[in-house]
Amino acid sequence: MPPPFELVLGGGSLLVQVGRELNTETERRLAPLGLTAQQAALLLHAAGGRSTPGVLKGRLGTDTAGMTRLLDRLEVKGLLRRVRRPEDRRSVVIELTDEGHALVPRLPPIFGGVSRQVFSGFSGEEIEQVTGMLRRIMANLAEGGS
Amino acid sequence: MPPPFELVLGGGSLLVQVGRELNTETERRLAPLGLTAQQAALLLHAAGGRSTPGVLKGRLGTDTAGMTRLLDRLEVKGLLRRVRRPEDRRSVVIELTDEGHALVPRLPPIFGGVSRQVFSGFSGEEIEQVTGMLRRIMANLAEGGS
DNA sequence: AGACGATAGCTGTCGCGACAGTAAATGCTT
DNA sequence: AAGCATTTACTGTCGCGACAGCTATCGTCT
Repeated sequence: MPPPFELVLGGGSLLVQVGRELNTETERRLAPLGLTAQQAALLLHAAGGRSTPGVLKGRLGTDTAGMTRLLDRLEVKGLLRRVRRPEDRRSVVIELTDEGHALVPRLPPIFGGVSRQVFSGFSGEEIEQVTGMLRRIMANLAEGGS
Repeated sequence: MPPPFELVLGGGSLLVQVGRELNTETERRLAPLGLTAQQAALLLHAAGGRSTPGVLKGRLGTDTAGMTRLLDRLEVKGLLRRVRRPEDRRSVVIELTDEGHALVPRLPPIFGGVSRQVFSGFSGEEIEQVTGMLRRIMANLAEGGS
């Protein structure tokens, strides 16, 4: 099979670049709120309550180091609190402050707007196609082969 | 139309995550050479000769700030040289050193290997489909609308 | 009970992206 | 020819990802 080469050329990779552009566009829209994309995503995921860094790190696709520092920044901003838990003192529960909760309802419209922009001109069927293929690529990457 | 929401949820975005994973996998394979994905891509693009930071930054999808520092790191490693140009003393030409050139032939097999992994199980037609859709998304992002 | 491995979270380091601001050289315009 | 906008590259700052350690706590196992 012919190696479809340019798609993967390091930073030149279309996939990598699209991912970065999407992130940047999201951050431009979030800028008025003083949030980055990761920060906004964390607030959304943690709004339900009872989340821990360990759980959140999976959802945001980062590692424990990244989570720690993401939580640091949001805690400094006064948007959340880390509550040590008596039953297991290794672990921590994330609780949004009132200011944190106040931001949450403003996020879905922003993410929705980005979504509309990204898929402008796509049919519902096409959206499902890309999504499916991206999942397959993700699985291929997770498996590690050659 | 229903907002296809989760695809775009900040760092949780499938697209963003796939891009990051792809980059990471590439870097794992490049690690034995002591190169990052961006560094390898730059070497490949600059190997032809007569490239300037301004041209390269477009190909790598970064900005002038990122380019300057990427070149700094590669220059420190002794893989390239910045040559100021007499006809236009603002501008600079990038020349690979012998060590830089020595690495170049080893890069295509690595990028090819990543490519094979990423598209494992994809037909040629499917690869064209994703590529086309990614280009459309890229264009949507470039246009800025809402 | 005491040792030992596993788990949860934290710190250090490096490379990178985005944004903003700077300096030098060039070219254009009047 | 003098002034001014543009271009090219560089620097500062911040947030983030990945990798490699580290500590404290917990559970288990003998």
